[in-house]
Amino acid sequence: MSDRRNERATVKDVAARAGVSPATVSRVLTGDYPVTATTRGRVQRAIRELDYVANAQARALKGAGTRLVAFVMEDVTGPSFAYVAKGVEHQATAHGRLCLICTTHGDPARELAVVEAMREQRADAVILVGGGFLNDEYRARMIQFAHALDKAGSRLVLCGRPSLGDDVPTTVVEYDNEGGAYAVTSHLLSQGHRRVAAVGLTRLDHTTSRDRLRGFTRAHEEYGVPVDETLLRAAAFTEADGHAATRALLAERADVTAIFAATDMVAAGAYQALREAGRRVPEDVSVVGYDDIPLAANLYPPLTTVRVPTEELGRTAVRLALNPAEKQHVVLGTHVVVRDSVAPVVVRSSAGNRLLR
Amino acid sequence: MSDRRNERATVKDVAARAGVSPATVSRVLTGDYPVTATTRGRVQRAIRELDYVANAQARALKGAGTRLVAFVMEDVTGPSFAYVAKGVEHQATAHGRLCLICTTHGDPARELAVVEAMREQRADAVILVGGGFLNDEYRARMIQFAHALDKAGSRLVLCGRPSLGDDVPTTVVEYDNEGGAYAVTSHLLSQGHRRVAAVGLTRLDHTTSRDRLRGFTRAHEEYGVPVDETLLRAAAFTEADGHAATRALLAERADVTAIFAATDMVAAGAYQALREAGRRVPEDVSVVGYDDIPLAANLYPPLTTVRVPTEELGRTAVRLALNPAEKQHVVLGTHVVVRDSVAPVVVRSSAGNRLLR
DNA sequence: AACACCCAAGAGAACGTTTTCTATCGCCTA
DNA sequence: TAGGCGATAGAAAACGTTCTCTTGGGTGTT
Repeated sequence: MSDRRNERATVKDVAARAGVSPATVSRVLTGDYPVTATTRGRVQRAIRELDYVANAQARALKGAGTRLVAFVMEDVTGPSFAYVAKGVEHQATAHGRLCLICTTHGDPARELAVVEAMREQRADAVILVGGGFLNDEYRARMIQFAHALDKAGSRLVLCGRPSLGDDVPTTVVEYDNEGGAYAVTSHLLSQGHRRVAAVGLTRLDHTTSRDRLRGFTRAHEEYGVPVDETLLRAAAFTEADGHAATRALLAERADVTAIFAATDMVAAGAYQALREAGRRVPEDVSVVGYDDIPLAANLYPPLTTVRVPTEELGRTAVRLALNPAEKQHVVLGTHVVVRDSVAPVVVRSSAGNRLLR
Repeated sequence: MSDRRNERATVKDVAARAGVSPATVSRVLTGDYPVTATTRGRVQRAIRELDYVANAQARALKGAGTRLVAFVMEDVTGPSFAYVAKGVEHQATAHGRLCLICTTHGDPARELAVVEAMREQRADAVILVGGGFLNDEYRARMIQFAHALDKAGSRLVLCGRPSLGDDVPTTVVEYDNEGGAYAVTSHLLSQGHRRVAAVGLTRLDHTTSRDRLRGFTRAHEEYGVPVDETLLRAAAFTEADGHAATRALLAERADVTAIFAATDMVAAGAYQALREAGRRVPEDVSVVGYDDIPLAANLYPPLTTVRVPTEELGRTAVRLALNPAEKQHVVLGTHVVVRDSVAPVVVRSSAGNRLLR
């Protein structure tokens, strides 16, 4: 192993070696000031010889230097976060920013720590990604964060969740959560389904869950189909929960013909439960998901789901936060991706299978 | 929208308000020096009243302040990167470091830019994650990066790829790539398979591909089964390529009984091609993958694959890089995860199906 | 040939901390 | 009671840049 404790050359050293002043070295470095070709050459040679590398901290202190964009979420391994991260990272580097990544695990103490750290770092944007909670305490905390960051010159960006109110200094980039749920539920209803279960949409304290349920309900209203409360099953947004909830559902209500899974992961669990119960998708039960994560296309049968423009969400978040002139609240569209997990409903009679409607 | 251009309070402001010197404020902040309770109280009140937040850049300039760990890969959306990232992020925050994320897209220019940026930032560790290329030019570049970072006081960490040589100042955290491939291939051979295709292992210029092929070959040698070159099919590590390569394979060699996919994503593509060809998994063709990404368990049938300890890879990378006293080269273990995609080979005869061996 | 002008380079302050060095006060001990 | 010492606080330097201000010298104009 080599030394690691290495005296790094400074502008002063370079200047001494090149026989010029530190100011000239700085000017060669930034290139925003005329310097004679010969002087520039001498300086550049000295830089090369000393393997000089600028100190970003010192630069930042003077107001120049690379700025930061922070990407904050509960857990890095959420299936769609990688795509938001990709959008954030691309846009951030396009703007010459470095991209920090922080996780909170939903722990308020860590959230606070992250926000404080970002205030100290003077991050340009702090992008909170994923749905938010709906209780007052959480909301108050977020509003406080927004103001705290604003005062420190940073911008809080809500990415994938609704606004906290017009008077809160935030940038909001959400997607049409309710609309997607409406569309995909309508898709099911249009295929004749009348007993549609919703798995994982009972968490009314969470924006994602709430908005998807709203779309689910609105579609039912529009079709004049009453929502059967007993078909609303609780489940966290995980495969395991989707599996368990669907199994329980099938045991109690063998008559469901379609399942709206709150997320594609939940849908994956539902697939599993259906398989175990010997019910085919989509012949016996249709299934739809939400998010359109890569997994969706790889399930068998490929899952009909709602596409969320994750990467664009990330890109937009950075772009808006860095361009205060732009409108600071946008809603990106969602759309149904039709694959093979939905079929028209059939009703089994003693005379055999017959298409309904 | 609010102002965003905000005069931030400095230690000097806090000191003035509290009626003390800047030095005292600093001491209250860091807490490493005795300060009277009453003075401390006054300072803390001033801090609160002014909503003072320290300037991380200025701190860093003085040698104190938060340090950085950088996480560098070609593309954020690689399916296992999120887990490595999780490990890196956890360990980094455990050590009080912030975590930068950078992508290169395999572009040498961007690689260089990232390394330069990290040198300027004086990142403690620069973690290169994913397999590496085997051509001389790439290798030389990496060696140069290692030395450049070393000279700037940063540590280059190779995460998931072999060492560049003992004289190169790097930390290496790899996993037993060859051993996993050997084990899973042996698993197939032990089930009687004798015509095993390898999809995606022809890239001999890539460490991941090369090492997995080595394990594949070694298992064949051990079983006395010659490797049939025509069963080695080229494919990038993507589902699309896995799909195309498998389709071509099946068209030419209908007699394969098992497929070793270079990665789980490739296996997903293989599943698709097999389904299209009307071949069942595992009854007609057994399939194994590599990586054990979450998708693997959700494929149907669930995929037998090789578990790579991704999260631990990330954790270890940070831990070693930050503790120079530890051994700077570790190889983490891999193991086969048996699911339902492998069955004993059967040979179809005119008399019907009969178990071979 | 004299003057104004512009271009290149240097001197030095400034950024916001931390930290060393110094000073003051009160208290303990001889 | 004097001298020394520990505890607390302040003054000022330092970290490595950038940037403003200043200066010197060469060139063009009349």
